[in-house]
Amino acid sequence: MGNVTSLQVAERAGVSQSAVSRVFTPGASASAKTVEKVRKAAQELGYRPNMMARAMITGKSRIIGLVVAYLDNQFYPLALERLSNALQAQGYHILVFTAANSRADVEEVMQELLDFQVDGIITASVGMTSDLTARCNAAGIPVVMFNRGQDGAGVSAVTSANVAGGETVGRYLLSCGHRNIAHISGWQGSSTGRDRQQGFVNVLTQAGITPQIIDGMYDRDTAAAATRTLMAQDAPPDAIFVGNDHMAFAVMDTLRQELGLRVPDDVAVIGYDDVPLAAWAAYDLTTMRQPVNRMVEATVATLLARLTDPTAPAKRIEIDSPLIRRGSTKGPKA
Amino acid sequence: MGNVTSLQVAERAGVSQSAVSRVFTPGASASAKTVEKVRKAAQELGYRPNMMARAMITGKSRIIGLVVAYLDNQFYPLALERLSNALQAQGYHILVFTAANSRADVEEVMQELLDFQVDGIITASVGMTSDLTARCNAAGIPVVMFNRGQDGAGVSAVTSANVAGGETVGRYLLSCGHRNIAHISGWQGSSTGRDRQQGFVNVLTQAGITPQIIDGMYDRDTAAAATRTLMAQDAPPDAIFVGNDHMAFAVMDTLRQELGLRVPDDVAVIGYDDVPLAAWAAYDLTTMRQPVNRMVEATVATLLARLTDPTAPAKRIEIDSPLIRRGSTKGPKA
DNA sequence: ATGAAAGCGCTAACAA
DNA sequence: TTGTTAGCGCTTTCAT
Repeated sequence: MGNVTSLQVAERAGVSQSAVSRVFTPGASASAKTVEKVRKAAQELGYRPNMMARAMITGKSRIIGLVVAYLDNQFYPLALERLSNALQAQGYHILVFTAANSRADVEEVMQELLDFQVDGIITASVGMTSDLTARCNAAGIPVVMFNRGQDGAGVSAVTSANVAGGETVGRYLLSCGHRNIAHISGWQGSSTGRDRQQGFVNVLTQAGITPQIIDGMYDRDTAAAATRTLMAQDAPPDAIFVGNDHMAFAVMDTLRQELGLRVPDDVAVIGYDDVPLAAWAAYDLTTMRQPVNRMVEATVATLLARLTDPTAPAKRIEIDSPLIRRGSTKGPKA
Repeated sequence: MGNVTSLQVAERAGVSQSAVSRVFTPGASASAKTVEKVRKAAQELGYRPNMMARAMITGKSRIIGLVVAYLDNQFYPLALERLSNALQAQGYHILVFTAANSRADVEEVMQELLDFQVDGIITASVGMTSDLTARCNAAGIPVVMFNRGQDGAGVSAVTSANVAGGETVGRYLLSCGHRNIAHISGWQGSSTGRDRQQGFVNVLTQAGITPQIIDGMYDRDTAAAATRTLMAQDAPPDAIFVGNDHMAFAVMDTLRQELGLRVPDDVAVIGYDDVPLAAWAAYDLTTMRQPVNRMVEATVATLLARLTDPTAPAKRIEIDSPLIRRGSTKGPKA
């Protein structure tokens, strides 16, 4: 059991080895009689086709490589879970690679991924160099970036509409009456961080306001430090737009427990992602929702499309994100 | 690039195909001259050995299957990340399978895992049936259960010392002066849930106290409902031991925001796991720390040991867990 | 140390 | 529909 070959099944069933193969190959033809005999013999022997051998011939491993940087931001485990489920439903599985977000690290990991003959690659929160893109394209392996955009073509990317999202946040904060607004931005080395900031600044600039900006690097400690810096000023902001929820929680912790300020009375806070924790009573965070389910669907669909038809062009998909009004800002709640 | 074979490298280097194989096979011998020539040719062609082909021959895929139920409890993504890193350092990679914690689901997933010829399996927060254990053993594939114990032998299991942990919690709560204590337990279908409860009840019983117990099923909503039930009584508890942090956060949310009670002044709360969020100011949760790093190390070590030497016996490892005193209980802080 | 040859378990022409 | 025959890209005897 466990190491039964198709040949053994063939002998027991009294058919050829290829007959066995056909019975287990979707879309191959065999007579009802043969199928019956083979299934029976396979059952008795506990036979299951060897995926590795199949993969070597067909060139399809049914494995998708997932490159992910950090799992401490709740958004990514969630995405991973959904991604895994969606892919599993299609008969694919996820080989997980963790990589710090440095070029060298990503490069090495991608190479390993190619070694494993993965059918496709999803990168979550990780940037691609154009060299890497070229390598994957040359190898004929479709890549979809999840929650990161890319300027140069050749890679598919699924994000939410981050520029528009930043604009929404800007307009909302203005509508709440805030004029002294700060932004603890997402990492400026990431497209998401830059886009959100850009949309936000656009709107404020048009209102004649120049927000103070500090790069929070998607890091709790950095965001906490930024909060201290911001609030230690002569005219501290009365609203802070934080580049993602993960940092926003740190900002709220710092504001409330360390500085003794009230949210939203003294300072309003707004995040980005709408991870489950944002809805929990302890934070009740107003935030831009990134619809994980829809982003996952789009990611899987894009990947499968290119798997089915390798000539399908790389796509760039943006999912709209709604503002979720909660208790960390003063406006009307949703 | 990407589909270069060892034969092409051999031709370019002017050596045999097996020479190329030797150069890329750890522990094979080749002259410095050959190595030099082969490496050069491989470099120029962008050759990398095909892991699938190698796997088929050696019978070793260098892939470890990870079965995980839910990723919304912060403890598991963290474990996944560490596990992935540790395994990656040893040249192994993780194929992730998500499975609801039902027997049928786990069964199916395990079978798929075997199809992929994984070298070993780690199950996180998932139970094993003895039938499944037998199947994996028959296939010669070592299984290590992470954060779940198993009575019958044949599988390795790494947990923290949950019975002792429950006892520690019991003693601590008593030492804080609590006498009316409730327990929202971990799922009683899991060994961890049962063990923690058992240790806890042992200690309280010896002190002549019978705690009220409700199964929280490791679920936020269930835990919140349990909290309401508990506090709606005539003599509500002044301390609640919750089966894991994930539920404890829901308990605190319910207590503070919904019921308007203060923690720990009105009710003390203590959790289990010490996920990062437990240390954040918003919760500041007293909890039993499950040392993820040490548990991961033990898991990887156990797995590798059985991979190296298949005759190595299945091991049951318990890691001690310390009590982390924070603000959700009244005693002295750590 | 190296090359030739034999497979690993399977799928995919090709005949029959 | 079925069996026969080649391989997929590699590791591993076995000679040399």
